[in-house]
Amino acid sequence: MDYEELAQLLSDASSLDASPQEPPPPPPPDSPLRLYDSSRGAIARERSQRPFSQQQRLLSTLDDDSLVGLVNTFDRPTQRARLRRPAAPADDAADAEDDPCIVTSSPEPPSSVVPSTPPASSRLSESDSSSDRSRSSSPTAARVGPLKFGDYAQYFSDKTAHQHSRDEYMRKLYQDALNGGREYPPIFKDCTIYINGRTFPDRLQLHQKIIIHGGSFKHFLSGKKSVTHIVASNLTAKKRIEFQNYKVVAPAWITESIAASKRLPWQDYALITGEYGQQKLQIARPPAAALPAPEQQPADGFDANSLDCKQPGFLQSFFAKSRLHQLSAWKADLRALFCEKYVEGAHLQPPPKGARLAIFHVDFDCFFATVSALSDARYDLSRDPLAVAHGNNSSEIASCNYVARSFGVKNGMWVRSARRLCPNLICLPYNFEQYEVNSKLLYQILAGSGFFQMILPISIDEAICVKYLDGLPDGDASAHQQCEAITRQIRRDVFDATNGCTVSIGCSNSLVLARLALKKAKPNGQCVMASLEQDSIDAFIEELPLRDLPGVGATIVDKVQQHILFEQTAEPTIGDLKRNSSLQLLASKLGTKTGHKLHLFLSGKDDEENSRVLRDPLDYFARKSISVDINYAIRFDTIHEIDEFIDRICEHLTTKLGELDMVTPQVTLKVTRRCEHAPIEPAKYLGSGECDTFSRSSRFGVPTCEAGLISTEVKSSFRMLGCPPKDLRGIAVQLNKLEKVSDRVCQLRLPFREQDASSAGSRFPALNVNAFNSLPGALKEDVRTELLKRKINLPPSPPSKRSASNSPVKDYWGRHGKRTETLKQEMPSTLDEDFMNHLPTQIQREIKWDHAIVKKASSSVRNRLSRKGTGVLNLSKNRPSKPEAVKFQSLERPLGISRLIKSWIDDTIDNGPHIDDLNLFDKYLTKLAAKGKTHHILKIARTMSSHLEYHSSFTKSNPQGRQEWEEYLLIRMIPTLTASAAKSDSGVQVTFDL
DNA sequence: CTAGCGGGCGAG
DNA sequence: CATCGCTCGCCCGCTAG
Ligand SMILES: Nc1ccn([C@H]2C[C@H](O)[C@@H](COP(=O)(O)OP(=O)(O)OP(=O)(O)O)O2)c(=O)n1
Repeated sequence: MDYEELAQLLSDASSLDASPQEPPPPPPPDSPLRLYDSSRGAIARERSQRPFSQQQRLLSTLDDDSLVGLVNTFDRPTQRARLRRPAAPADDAADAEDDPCIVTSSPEPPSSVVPSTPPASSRLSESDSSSDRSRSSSPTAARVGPLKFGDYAQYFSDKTAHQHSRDEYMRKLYQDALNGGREYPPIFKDCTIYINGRTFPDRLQLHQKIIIHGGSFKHFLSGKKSVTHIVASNLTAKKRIEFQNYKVVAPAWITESIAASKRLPWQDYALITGEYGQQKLQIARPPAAALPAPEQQPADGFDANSLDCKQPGFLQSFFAKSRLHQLSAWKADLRALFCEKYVEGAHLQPPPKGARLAIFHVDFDCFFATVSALSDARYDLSRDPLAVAHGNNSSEIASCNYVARSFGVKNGMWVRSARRLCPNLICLPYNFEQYEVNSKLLYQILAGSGFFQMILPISIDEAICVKYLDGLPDGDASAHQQCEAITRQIRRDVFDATNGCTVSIGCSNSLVLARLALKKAKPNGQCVMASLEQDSIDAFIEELPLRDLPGVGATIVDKVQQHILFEQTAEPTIGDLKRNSSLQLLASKLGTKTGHKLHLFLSGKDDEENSRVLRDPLDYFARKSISVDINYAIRFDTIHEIDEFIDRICEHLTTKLGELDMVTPQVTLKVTRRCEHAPIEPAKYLGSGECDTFSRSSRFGVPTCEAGLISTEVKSSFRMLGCPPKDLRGIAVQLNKLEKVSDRVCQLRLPFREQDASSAGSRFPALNVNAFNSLPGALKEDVRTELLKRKINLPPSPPSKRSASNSPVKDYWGRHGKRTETLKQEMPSTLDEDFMNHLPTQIQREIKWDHAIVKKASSSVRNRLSRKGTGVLNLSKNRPSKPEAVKFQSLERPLGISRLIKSWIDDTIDNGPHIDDLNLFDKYLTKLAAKGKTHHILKIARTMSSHLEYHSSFTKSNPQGRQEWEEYLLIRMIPTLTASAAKSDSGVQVTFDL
């Protein structure tokens, strides 16, 4: 570019594009906004505030980059000084002497005023193949002397060269990150495009689209020949005249050409209808209308967009819009990808033991909010308070920008509450696709940089990069400088590649410290903590909130406040806890492991568990379970609908399981049920409101991946948990302890042979034929069917005609009624352990119940009851009461109560329980029943039954007390249980019709 | 004493 | 119209055996 062109450019300058706006009041000095705001907003504000001058007119013809670049030429001498020592800017170097932590935030170099493409960037990639890029950057800057403002020619020439190499880098990056390394179709080959004014998609995004599709891009109108197309959304009258001899098109020309994979005729998108005589299209929309078109829903059979959980498409449509689901799914994908690559690249070794590491914790700033904001031209990330959410009231905020945070808005808040803090909060829609694109770019940049030996995925917007520092002595200053420089380059590349998303990076020697450094660096900053002295580490973390430590959430902070710090301060710091605790104290108040972990974290050290990711990443990232949780929009009326829903969930899970080539030996059902006192419809539309949860797991004799098997087990568990269908608010199915099919030895499916029983190599104990044969007839048939399903060979069986029930117990009682005499004979006195272990938990439990109940039923109780005719308990009032029994009122679950009950029975086995205690206990049971905790009552009943059983096993005679206990169990306990089960209206399968 | 269960917690 | 409150892994206390 020559002076003449520039002169023309300057004289051609016309009006401003940006409309003047009132700047917001300056944020408080300590607000994070202060740093952040100055990154992008400052320039724009300056520009719009002052009255127009001739100079401004000139400047208005420049795009943002060029403008800022020009402004930055003032800064050239300083920049040069920095470039000579790229990793340690002068002021920082001084700090480094006593402050181990150097925080560089946005207004500071190296990002310069605007992180985007400053004229002199300092690239230092060792692995950079396009050496052109590095040559054109820092050496150029060093060569050029201090520029006077207005020394345009040199500036633009540097910039053009730099831009060109930058374009090459981006083209490659996009190919690798988003197109599997293949080239994009060169749709815009031989096009040189200039973008005028505000557009949607914005200038940066269009730039990207153009260059990756083979076009070139001009940041300024330089001479009439070189630019082939001008892209604009709308034109002022003046521009219209000025551009009349150009091909001026709407942005849709770019996007639709790309969509069509070919360059569409520009005339169809022409903004100026002049000599070409084309009909003018109404493409140019005012920015306010420039929203992405809402996606169309296919209308095939059912409403795919429906929030009706009874619809077959519900699961998919819910997942498609659930941020938390996407987050989890992305994470799983990243982990799987990591494992895949890690196995492929066998050369990748975990760091040698004791190697010094630099850990870089990289995280996009307010990821969703930033991405969503950048795809909407109306909003300014650095000035408007923004959040991403679906709705306007009880909708959760997935992410809010730092402007909103300065008002106290937080991720996860409801929009309504956030608006109380920040009335002008603007809600943006989700843009999951773009989140994914930007994430890929980030990971590609990290991987392609060649700086790191390992890149550990944390989430869609976050990664931990590990660099081995071999050969460098401890505390070596150059290591620190190197880390600073790496950090800087990554941040710049990501910003450029994503058209404006900032990442922050924390860097240190441990995972914990890197995380804390990251926290300190945010937003849009970096923090390298290279010092190894404990004193300086302590000084660094001293003042940080305890809450910032990984694994320390609200509950742990509460516990600490309550038991250790006694609420001395509202927001305890790491230093507070460190000063006031010991390893022992922490372990006793928080549990052994947690206490130990926290103790190490307080000194900035990793513990065994969190550093596992470094030592054995493959194991760390390996999938151990898979689950589906739905706690939204669950509104069912009948158990049948729930069964169908469970079927769909299991179908979904087994599909995944199949893709993973895995099988599961265990399934857990978690039921989320509306609290008794909670309103039927909660504040949040289709939300779950306040709920209790119940869970139950069952095992398969042989690991499986069959939806039918799993589904049956889950449906059965659901009935056991006894939740009335209308009160169901959430349901989760987890498949645990997954095993890779290829890892499993075929022996598990080998036909049963007698000699296998003694074979030491068999992981699977053989079926005990005697035990099997001693089962009562009906049970035996159920068990046989079960074993057959698993292709486990059986001893020969008599022909059976069993009914199609899936509850062996029910069948059993249904068929045998009260014929206790025969039952007693058929039931073995003890259950064979090996045999039991072969059975699914469901059946195991029912057998055990049977066992207990049958024995009970055949004991003296039944006889006495029938003899007496009524079940009136003969309880005296003057027996010693057991004071602990009072605790029934406060005990929430029967786990802790089991012990109590046992000791209660122990103490009263001779004389019987006190009537007051029993009444109290009754109340407790009634309460449990009211809360729908049928299974807890069941458990208590079971505990009582088996404990009485235990007593009777070594007492030949029937003491008075035990008889009373047994009567209580049969006369009051079991009716309570059946009543509770009936009330829950869910077909609990436990039948007590003795 | 250990294994396994149900439940809690934290993370993004 | 609202609204899309998931999913994983570890740890804890308790109990059965
Ligand atoms: N309760 C939450 C937490 C996070 N996210 C999503 C939105 C976030 O953008 C993304 C990343 O989470 P971060 O914890 O990293 O939070 P941000 O990126 O929003 O902010 P920060 O700058 O603090 O990292 O995950 C979410 O949907 N709901």
